[in-house]
Amino acid sequence: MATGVQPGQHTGARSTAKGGAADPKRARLLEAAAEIFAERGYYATTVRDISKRADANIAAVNYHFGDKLGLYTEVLRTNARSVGQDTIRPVLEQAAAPQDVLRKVIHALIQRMCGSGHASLPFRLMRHELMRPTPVLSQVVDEAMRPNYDRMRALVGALLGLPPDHETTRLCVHSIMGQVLFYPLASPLLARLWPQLKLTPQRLDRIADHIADFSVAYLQAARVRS
Amino acid sequence: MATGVQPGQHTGARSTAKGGAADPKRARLLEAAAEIFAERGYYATTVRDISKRADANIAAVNYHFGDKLGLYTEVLRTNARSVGQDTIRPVLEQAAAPQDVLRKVIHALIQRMCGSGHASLPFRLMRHELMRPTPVLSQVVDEAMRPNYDRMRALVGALLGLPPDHETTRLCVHSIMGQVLFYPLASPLLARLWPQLKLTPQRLDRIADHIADFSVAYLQAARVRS
Amino acid sequence: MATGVQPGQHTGARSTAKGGAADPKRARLLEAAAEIFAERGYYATTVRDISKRADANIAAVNYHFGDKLGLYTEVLRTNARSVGQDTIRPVLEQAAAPQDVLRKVIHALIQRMCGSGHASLPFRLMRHELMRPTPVLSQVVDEAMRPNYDRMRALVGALLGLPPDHETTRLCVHSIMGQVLFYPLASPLLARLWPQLKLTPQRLDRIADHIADFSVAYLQAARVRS
Amino acid sequence: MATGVQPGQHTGARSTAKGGAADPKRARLLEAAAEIFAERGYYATTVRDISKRADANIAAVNYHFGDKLGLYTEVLRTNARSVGQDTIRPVLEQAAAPQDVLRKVIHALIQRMCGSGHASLPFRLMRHELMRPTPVLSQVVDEAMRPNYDRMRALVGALLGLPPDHETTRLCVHSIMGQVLFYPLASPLLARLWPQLKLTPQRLDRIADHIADFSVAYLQAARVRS
DNA sequence: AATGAATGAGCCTTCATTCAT
DNA sequence: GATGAATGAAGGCTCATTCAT
Repeated sequence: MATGVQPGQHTGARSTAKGGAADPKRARLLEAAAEIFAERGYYATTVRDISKRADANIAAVNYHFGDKLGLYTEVLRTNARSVGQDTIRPVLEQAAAPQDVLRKVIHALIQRMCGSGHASLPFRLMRHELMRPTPVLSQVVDEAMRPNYDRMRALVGALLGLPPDHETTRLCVHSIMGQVLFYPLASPLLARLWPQLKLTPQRLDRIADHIADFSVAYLQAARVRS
Repeated sequence: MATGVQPGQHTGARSTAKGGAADPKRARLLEAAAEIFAERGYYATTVRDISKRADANIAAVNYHFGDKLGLYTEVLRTNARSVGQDTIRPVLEQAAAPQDVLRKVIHALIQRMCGSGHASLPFRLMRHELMRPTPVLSQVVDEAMRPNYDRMRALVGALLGLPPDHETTRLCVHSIMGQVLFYPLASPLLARLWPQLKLTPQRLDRIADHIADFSVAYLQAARVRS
Repeated sequence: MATGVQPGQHTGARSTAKGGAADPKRARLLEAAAEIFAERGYYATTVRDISKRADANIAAVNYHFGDKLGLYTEVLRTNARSVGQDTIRPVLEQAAAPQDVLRKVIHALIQRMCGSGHASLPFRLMRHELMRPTPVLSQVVDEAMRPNYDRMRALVGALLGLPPDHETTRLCVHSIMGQVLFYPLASPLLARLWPQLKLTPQRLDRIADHIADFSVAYLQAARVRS
Repeated sequence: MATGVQPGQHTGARSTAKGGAADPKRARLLEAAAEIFAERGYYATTVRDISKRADANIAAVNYHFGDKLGLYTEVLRTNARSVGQDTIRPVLEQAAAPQDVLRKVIHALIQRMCGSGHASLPFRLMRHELMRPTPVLSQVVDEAMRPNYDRMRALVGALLGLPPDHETTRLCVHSIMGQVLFYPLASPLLARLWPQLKLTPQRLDRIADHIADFSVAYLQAARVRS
């Protein structure tokens, strides 16, 4: 945010001021910024490139969002909310057998992360954030990620017959998430270690099923034992 | 690398010239560079900061390593070799029951990656490389990673009763690697989602055992079926 | 020119915006650049020195002209046009006896090149260009020099009674141009070999007349023979 | 010369110290420096490139010649003496009819300046000096150029029937020199304005003959008149 | 509400030079 | 006598930001 700039203190509240499609420049900036931030991350992105892609003046970013970090904050929070609440949460909250829910959430995550050739925009943003966190990460974790982490623990705990905050429950959630994250995160490695692999939708379904099978094998065995 | 610079092609063979602390500037540069590259990645690191931390002139990097990329190449390859050849490979090549080898390699990976409380320096270097690969990545994959990937496939294939290049073998290797990588990769998330977690050696052993148990559950069940 | 920079594509059409002294920084940069480029040539000139002389920030060059080469291009083309199209071409195209035209163009060239006591700014720019051509030279030759070279050949051809592209016609044009160019080109030598020489306007007229006499002697003799 | 460096105060006097082919490194440096200085001029040449081409250490130039300018001075003076005294002077001093001497010196100059594809090494050095004089130029003019300039004036004066320091004599010398210098100095222009031109030895002879004819036409006519 | 112009700090690299051996 | 190591200054350029309108 740097020094407190007078005009850059807008919030979403102003977006209804002039009726409907007001402030198209601001919207275009957000859209352009999301794409470039997703591609290169916060630090490697320049406001010049954003302005150019949005067909806006170089000073527009500072005018509308105060500074680069202000723009990034808006982009990241919007996108994180979108994926956390609109995509993952409904799957986790559907009424179905826990095992089916688990399988469906794995499919959803894999498709959302690696679908259509490359990871979805919100996921790419988060992937960068994971690598080199900005001051915005904590906010985003609280708003968009912890709720789903808790839901996952509840789900896996139900399958295990253990409470959601039991250490084993957590470790199992991590085992599942780690398997899923491996594909988008290690893709530059996979491209070199297994060049034949093409992440078609069918292949992604096959991968998701494998992860589900792999995980359920333990969850079932552990439940029996306990 | 840019234009081939005359000097900067040292191999360290000369390190006995003056008795002990020969070529300290070069070594200090490598050390400082490793730390800063690990923290910020190649692109966000400046040679000024490296020089400053090594207490060297800014032109020293150019003199000893040609340019920034030359220095980075040396740092990354050294670290990758250290992990891949010195730490992991001996574990994978020891004569023991496959299941024991698997468990031991998981322990070794976890300890090497998170040993000192947070992601280890070589791993943090690779994490940045995964996010935004440099021209050095391919080299490092060939030298330090593919051999161990192949050994892992052989090991897991033996446990599954499947050939090393069977799709299921590969997916299982990825499932294991994904679980391991989750902890260093998602550490900024974990720090926020499970703040109580302290990665003590004991805890890391517990985690490694969990990953081994989690994985063996599937590998055994799959073998019986086939 | 490097990457296409958004700004820096001004054409000066806007110079009436504020009444008179609009865009003074850009104009001052051009002026300062012309002088320093003329003195030291493209390669030995630094943008820092230009900025300093223009009392502008060092980034101003980049903003207004993209990069050093963009600024140089504008300087060189402007000056070349000024000489080639505004000064020499009208003389070559006037309706008069060929011999008179020849004498007048020699006078015009000498005055334009050495008028102010030493080699003129546009000529000094071209002198450096001759020594170590930049990518701009070809452009300038095509725009500002070839047309006049062709007109000279037509003129001399008419005097010789030979076609414009006859070898002898060309060699005669070169003989005339060489005599003219000698004074600005070899001025560092002349200053030492003939220190008494002061290039006053009268002296320049005397020199120009000599060159015309010297040249016409051959042209006339050759015409009779052919 | 910069600051007075102790070891760099060698002169040619030392070259006989150790017998015959002593100090080969120094000689190699001189040779390499001559080539690179001739190609790029003093300012654009780097001591690194010289050291590299001479297969010498980067500090060798400073050791042997004090600094870059010391090396350049030695190179330039040696070469200027060579061309002035060994090539041009004998032609100008031969016993023959003045007109024949003039023609021969024109041929010699043209061949030496443009022969074998590009100008001879000493001429290329001088050409750079002409464009952007260094502090060495005055020395070189006195030692190697003024004597021949004086001989040329004597020669042309004899043809004109005028004293050597008559203004017309000087202007005629300049007219001749200008025609000759045109080809090496304006070659980047010629390459664009007359691309078919190839400076073969035959073509150079043709050009030299033209320059001689062109000049003699005036010299003879002027003599008759006076 | 919005922008073209301008800024200062910082980037990587290369320069001629000097130091310690 | 000669060299590898090291240095400080400067090179062109790009950055996010701010100013004046």
